[in-house]
Amino acid sequence: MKAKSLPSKTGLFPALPLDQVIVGDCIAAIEALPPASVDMVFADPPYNLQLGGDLRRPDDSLVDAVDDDWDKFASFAEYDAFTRAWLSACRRVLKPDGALWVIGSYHNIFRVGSILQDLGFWMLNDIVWRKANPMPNFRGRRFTNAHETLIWAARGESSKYTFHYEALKGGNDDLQMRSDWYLPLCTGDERLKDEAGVKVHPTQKPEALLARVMLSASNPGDVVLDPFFGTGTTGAVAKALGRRFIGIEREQSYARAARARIDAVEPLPPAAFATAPSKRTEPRVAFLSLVEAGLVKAGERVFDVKRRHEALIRADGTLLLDPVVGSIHKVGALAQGLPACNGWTFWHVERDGAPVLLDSLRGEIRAQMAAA
Amino acid sequence: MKAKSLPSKTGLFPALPLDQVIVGDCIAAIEALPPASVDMVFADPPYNLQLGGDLRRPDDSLVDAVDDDWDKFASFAEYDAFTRAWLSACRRVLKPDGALWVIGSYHNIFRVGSILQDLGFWMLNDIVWRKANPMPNFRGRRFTNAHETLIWAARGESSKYTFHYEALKGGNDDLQMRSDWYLPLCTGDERLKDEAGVKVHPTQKPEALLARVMLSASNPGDVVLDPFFGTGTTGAVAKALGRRFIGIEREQSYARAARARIDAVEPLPPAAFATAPSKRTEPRVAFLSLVEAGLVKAGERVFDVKRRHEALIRADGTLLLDPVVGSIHKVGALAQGLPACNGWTFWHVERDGAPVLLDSLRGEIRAQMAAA
DNA sequence: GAAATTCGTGAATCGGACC
DNA sequence: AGGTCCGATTCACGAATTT
Repeated sequence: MKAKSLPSKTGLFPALPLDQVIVGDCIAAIEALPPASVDMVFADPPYNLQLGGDLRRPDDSLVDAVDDDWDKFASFAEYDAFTRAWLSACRRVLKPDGALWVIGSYHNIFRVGSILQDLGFWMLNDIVWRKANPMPNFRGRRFTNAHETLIWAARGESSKYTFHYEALKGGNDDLQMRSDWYLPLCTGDERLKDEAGVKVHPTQKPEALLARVMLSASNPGDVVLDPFFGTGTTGAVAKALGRRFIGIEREQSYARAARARIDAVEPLPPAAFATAPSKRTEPRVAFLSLVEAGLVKAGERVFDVKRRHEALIRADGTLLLDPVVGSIHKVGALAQGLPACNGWTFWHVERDGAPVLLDSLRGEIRAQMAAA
Repeated sequence: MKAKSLPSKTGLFPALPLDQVIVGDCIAAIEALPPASVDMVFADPPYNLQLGGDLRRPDDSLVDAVDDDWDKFASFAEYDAFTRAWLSACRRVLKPDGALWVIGSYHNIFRVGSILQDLGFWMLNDIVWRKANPMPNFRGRRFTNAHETLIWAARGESSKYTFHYEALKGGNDDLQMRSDWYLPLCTGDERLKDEAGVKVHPTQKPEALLARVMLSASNPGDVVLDPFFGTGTTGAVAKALGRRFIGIEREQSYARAARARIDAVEPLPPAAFATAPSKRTEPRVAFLSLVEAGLVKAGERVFDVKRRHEALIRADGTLLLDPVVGSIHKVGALAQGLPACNGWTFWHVERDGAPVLLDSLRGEIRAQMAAA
């Protein structure tokens, strides 16, 4: 990695430590940087998860939770003070036309978003990272927590921020890029592991996510500051895409792993690194979607091709075959006394006096989704 | 529509105005309700949009933006004070095990989320409503704003909130429902229009969204309060799904439209929305009952699916795995060296040469109980 | 060697009835 | 209010292992 520093103009601040990882407290480190010197901030701050006891999977294995010291805060007030401090520091070093990205979950993102508005940042979008493979909800007590939220905000209301509209559109089948992004978690070879095969950092982000951020909202040569550098995904992607980075990380071990990782990155010609395409599998359709779309009605009856079996459609997308309630598949299997059944190709509804297979109604929903 | 009021117990508050639309300021109206009287709140508050000038499409037509007086706030502080007031009022009237849903966009949802955390609400999920057909970003200066965010929060950390996990899973191809929901906007016949064909309300929400909320997190007969009733989507869906509602709306014209709309709603047949029995709600059966009913015999042997472990049934409904005596769960856990075990789904008995799970024998007992 | 099966794991605020 | 114990609960993907 080529380390380079820009000369300081005033002498009050040291030169800009480009393409380097600074080990230390992020607030102090940012305050040591000259004002208006950075084009973009990408921040992945602690989420303040507030976990209770252990969580076990149905197979009784233990979930490896984020219980690191750096994610412990005594109260919302303490977390807010911390958030205000690093966001203020970032705002000072941002150029007038610069912008900030921050990622979080429902535990912290509302605090971060409010404070950033209070500080004068101008919100441009909130972006939803839809996870292709999220961890399930093992106890069945909530919806699967299948996304995280990013906020994209300009330094101020009048900032002339960077946005590569045409590039994003071209990488998205000539459709405008939406605010919901579907990307897999960071796994496999991309996930940093130590000699023992243990993950180096509990929350390493996928490079595709950072790449989409930088490609859409920064220019080659831009300086990207990451105050919570971790194992350096921001640095690795910045180097690959011809951006400069400044990384700040409190933990020596993370910083060391980040440096080694970034050294191994081979820069790409930006044209070669198009926006990561989202996986093109046929979208799964919930039977509930057919109810919601009005293609079938709650209270209506479904039946098999020989009209030997019949069931009632319920408003929640289950079927009732008295007294059993279950999915189209489960109830189809039950009706036939079989261990399994594909409800899409078993059940029909009546349309204009003729039976119509659920599967063909599913096709209509898929056509709508493809058009969107 | 049948309007009904529950009698007030104390006389301090008037009776609960069920299935009615109250015209007036929402905070005053909520404060007139008795405490701990409502099962769920659904709120679609003003978004504080902060639009600048007019917005025009590429063909120079004017976008009909939200510029109503009710969405005007002088500052974040004023919006926060308003938000704190209505959220506090809602929290007072929520039952201890009640929950609140609120929907918003990046303009306001971070303020709302922070404040509800500050007030003691306990966040359960943030839900992303992915719009099938969002309005494009005409200027091409940002990502298409293709989603809105809902927050689902219990009244407090220890609230025993309602969640119909199995129903949602059944309507979703037997997979857990995720936190990202894909639904179309409210358009077509569902969108209320006046005689001139102009939409009555600028932000009418789709009924499918409300239906999914109520089906997942309320029970038939529950009371749902909507402090920003608008044209009454909450009321229409509540009536269809056998819930009760209390609507509060400031604008007489919206309230009038809502009443007419709800009057025209035909409730679904109860079987289409009745809460399906889940394992958690089914009556508890003692293993001793199986012995007493003769479904298993004292002295008979139970074994696991791979016949690696075996134990003896005792007349008192315990198992003997020499030298230990204990419940089917304890002995199952002990046999496997695990901290816990569900004996119902672990142990089998032999019937006609084939292994039969205790859980299926329990099903027979339950069927007998239901028939009796 | 190819295909099928098993195993490991990811930012998680993940009971409740009864005594 | 606190302790005890019943018994309900997982999806996608990649890697490793077996057939």
